[in-house]
Amino acid sequence: MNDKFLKPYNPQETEPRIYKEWLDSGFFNPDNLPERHKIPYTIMMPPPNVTGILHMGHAMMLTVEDIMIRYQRMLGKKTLWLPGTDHAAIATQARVEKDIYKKEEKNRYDLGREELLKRIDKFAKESHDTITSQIKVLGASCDWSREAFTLDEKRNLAVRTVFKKMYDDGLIYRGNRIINWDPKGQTTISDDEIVYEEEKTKFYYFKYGPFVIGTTRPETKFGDKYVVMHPDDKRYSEYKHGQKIDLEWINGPITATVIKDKSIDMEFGTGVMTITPWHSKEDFEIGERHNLDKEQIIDKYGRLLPIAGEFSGMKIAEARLKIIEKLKSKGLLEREEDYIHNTATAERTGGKIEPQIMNQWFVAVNKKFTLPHSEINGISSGAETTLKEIMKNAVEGGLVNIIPDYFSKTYFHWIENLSDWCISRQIWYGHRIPVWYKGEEIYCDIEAPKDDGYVQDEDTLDTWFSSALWTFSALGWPEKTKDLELYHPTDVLETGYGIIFFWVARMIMMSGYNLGTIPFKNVYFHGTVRDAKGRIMSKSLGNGMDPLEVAKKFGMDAGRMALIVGIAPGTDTKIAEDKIKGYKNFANKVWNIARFVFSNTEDVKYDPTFEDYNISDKELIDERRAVLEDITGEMNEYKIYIASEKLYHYIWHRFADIILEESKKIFDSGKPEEKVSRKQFLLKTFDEILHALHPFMPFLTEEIWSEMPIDNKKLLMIEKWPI
RNA sequence: GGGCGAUUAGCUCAGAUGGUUAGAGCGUACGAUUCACAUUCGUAAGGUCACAAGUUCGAUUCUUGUAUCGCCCACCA
Repeated sequence: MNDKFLKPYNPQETEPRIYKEWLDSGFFNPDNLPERHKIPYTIMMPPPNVTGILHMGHAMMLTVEDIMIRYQRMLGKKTLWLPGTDHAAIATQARVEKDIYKKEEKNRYDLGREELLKRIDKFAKESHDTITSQIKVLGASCDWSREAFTLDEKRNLAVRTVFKKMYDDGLIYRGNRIINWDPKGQTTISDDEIVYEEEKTKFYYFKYGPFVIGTTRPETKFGDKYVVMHPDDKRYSEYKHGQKIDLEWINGPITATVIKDKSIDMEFGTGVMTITPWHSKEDFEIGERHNLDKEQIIDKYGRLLPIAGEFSGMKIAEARLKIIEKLKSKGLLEREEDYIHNTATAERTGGKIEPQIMNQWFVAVNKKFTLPHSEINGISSGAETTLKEIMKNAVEGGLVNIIPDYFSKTYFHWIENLSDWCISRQIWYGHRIPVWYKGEEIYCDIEAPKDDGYVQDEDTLDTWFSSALWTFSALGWPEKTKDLELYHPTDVLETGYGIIFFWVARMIMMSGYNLGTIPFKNVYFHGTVRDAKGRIMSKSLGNGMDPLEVAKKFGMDAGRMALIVGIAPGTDTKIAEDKIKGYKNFANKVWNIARFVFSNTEDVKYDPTFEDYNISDKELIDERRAVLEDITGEMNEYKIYIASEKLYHYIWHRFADIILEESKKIFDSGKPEEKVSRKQFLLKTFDEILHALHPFMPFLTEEIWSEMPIDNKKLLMIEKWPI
């Protein structure tokens, strides 16, 4: 027995050494796996954003995926786990801009596009290096030779190719539509990037000719020359649709037009409202229905335009108070009430969203097009379909299996309410839109036009556009690569349920559209990792836990176990140091089992094919097989949270507590045959335990197994799973 | 406002396609031990499985409703 077993297990020394052995072996790359590994099994790593460092949520994700991959590798699959990072356009740019402003008090316009991009690239590179080294500490057995970045050249080609194809199919279009404008970030954002915050404000009632209208936003009311009510509202039946009414308003007399529209809620306020189609989605839609004029009131910096007369140039907050004052002095303010409502803010910058009508690029989700090749249920090759239908059918037909199942309900609910996706962003870091203009002419192609005089669109694409291509772009598409043929569709997408819409749905959409296939067969949602008090870990709370610290203090194997045992998919979990410490003790327990087994079996030669067991050992073998079969079943159903717990229990409370204790008596006073039988049994059982435990605690098991008295052995990571 | 989920031992959570004593980890109490164990082992206490009604021979598990909590979505001016 190696003397190192006389000391407690030392993960800090072991883990980096073992990771290097794995890397040197080349077995993370499926091309280098032995002959028996034939059937492909693929996981694309959800690329972490290059905005900083990994947190415990990433650690959980990587652990779950590593367990799946290691398990499948041991089963004999040709396993590819492809790592990468995400440029995360708006998040990264916002982060770097903030840093620059703090240090130099300069904004992006002071620096200019080129200089800002240079600085972001540098930051992204550093962040990437930190992240990849963290992934290695976690023990991730991913194929570094295939690493990809969502903003590298190959991925950029994929993005341009898709854009061009969708443009030609009429699925990407440019239009003046109402979008979410973030005055702080100076960009549009998609509906999904909005977070609602509760706001206490005032609800004002103003006299508007013969009506009383309610509003929370007096500063938008300058252009309001339409007064809208429900056609069935008896209180206002004397007013006819299209009727003109002269009335006194903020800056003098105006002529208002009566509009009857069924979208009006008769119960709310006075049942009458004026509309501002340029700055409200609902008003915009009413305006579209009745073909009404639209006027811009607020500019993109949140200041009032000349239409506001004496209030022109003022910021919203300032103007609001002054306008109320004026209306009050004119006797037009009837009353005001306290009001609580949700206000839209930008997820990344916290800016207050100001709806605006702008010329932007959109993906049409309800537009029909012909899908030349389809493997998706309910859509035949060459049939007409829509992007929405692709998303719906892929899951409805059971091609994409969502774990846990109840998230498919959330998914369908979202799809039903889905509208076109605004993909253009007025930021500089990201994939530039492959469209060029010359006068009125618009040119869209993969490459820039050769003729002079074309100017490229200034905007970049929503970061999720490139993420949506990830399963196939990272395998080399649009090139027809061997990898693409072999590894797509992938087997599992493992990610947080928080990005089901942002990412999961859009991957299904893009894979369906571009390849006619699903991007993955299973979606496994992990929950959110929270602190011991159930709070989300965040920088501002200072309650974050650094995976590197965990590795240093307890060993990563212990950290991994703490992140998966007993944690059902889709369920949030609280993690405290006590739990990790428990699995550190477990690692040491396994280490000591090794010490006991090895030191008590030195006088026999381990024979894995030994069969001459006595009756009681045979019974134990049956039991062992039953346990391992049970665990295998759970693993095949992606129930790693149960499999790991059962294994833990068998190792500690069955094998160590009962079987080893009993063995002491046998070694002390048993018959010679009994001793041999038991020694072979212990070696064989421990051997299988190390195999089964390997996906969960890879470092520890690899280290111990290297001391197993077996001839010509390689690495545990490519050994056969015991069942 | 719409949707989804949760409510099981002091704490954190599993679980049962309905059927004898409902589980784990941590914690607690008592005892043993340095004989593989930066310890570990044994024993014990502790639960009308949120509440109510229904289906059933039988429900904590299925159905409906109620309450509380959480999450997601949403244009009520």
